[in-house]
Amino acid sequence: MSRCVAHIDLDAFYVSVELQRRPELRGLPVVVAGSGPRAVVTTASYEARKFGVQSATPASRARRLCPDAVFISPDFAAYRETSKRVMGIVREHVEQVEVASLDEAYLELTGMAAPRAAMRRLVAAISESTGLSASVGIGPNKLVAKVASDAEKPRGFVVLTREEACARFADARPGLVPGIGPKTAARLEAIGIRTLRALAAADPSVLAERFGARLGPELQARARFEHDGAVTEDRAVISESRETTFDTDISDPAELERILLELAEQLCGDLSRKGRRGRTIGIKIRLDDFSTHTRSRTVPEATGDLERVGPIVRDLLREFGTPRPMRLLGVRVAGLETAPTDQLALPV
DNA sequence: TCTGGGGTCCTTACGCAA
DNA sequence: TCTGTTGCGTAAGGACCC
Repeated sequence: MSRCVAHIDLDAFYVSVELQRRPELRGLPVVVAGSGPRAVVTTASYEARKFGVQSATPASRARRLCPDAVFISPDFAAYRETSKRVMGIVREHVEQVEVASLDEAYLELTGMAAPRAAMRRLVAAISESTGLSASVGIGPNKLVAKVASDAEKPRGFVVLTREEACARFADARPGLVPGIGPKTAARLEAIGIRTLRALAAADPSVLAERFGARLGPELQARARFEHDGAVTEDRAVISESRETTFDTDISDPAELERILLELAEQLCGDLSRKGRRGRTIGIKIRLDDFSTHTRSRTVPEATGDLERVGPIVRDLLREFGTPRPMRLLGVRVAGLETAPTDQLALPV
């Protein structure tokens, strides 16, 4: 049986949640961004996007591009709450759902009698119950569905076969498809590949030589909209981290250590509340030249305790030293397992 | 005019054991 | 026993996504 997959994506999600609370802002340029000097834009309303403000634009630049925009600090608790409601509605309509982020999900529709009508009903149900609009893409795999949902935002509804997707996006830049970011796009351009058509038709041996035996074929498959990834129910979280970018760079080792331990305290607090522990403890450092460095240590016994994590991250930071002023520090616990509730139950 | 926070996955290198 | 191969765990960096 041929596959049918949908991708549903809530339009300008964070901004839309804010507009529910402040409907008087509808129609105005609205930007959700942090407040510090180094904050970036999380989401911009479509009115603000007309001024060139997009996700990841530095907030300072956004203010210059669009001085009249209303700036709102992100409220992730509210976004998580609304997301839960929406995904609940999605699950009422479809059995097999992969929640990809707060605002998007893949839906396995294979075997369904009238998938388009079902998706129309789903969008209407979300709108009626939450007031939020969504865009939908439907195709023979997750890749086509994802690109289709993006093609006519907001309130898009695009259904494509694989061949139609290839034809429609043949002239688009390779970066249109997920998995090809700025770095890969630049490397493709360096060998004269500027469109999906060119990538789809490129010599496989050249791609394999440039990008490796795995990535080369993978890039070409994506350009042809070939993809066999399954719609998988939610996977377990395997790492958690806390990090912070300073308003101004910090060189004082004592100050850095204090901040690091604060981050460790936050992280360990959250981990223990969730009953989670991990074996790999790490730190992340971003220097003033924007170079990023990580250091980690794997311990025999999974832990989420500050008494164990604190000294390890402190030692990792001391070993790294302070070769230059730092702009960011982070703490991470990876290799997470679910902590046994009963220590005595451990096998001998 | 500089570049957030929280994640996942991949690649490469290296030491060690079978 | 020596050597080479393979596989695994670990570490570090990097690309990418929302």
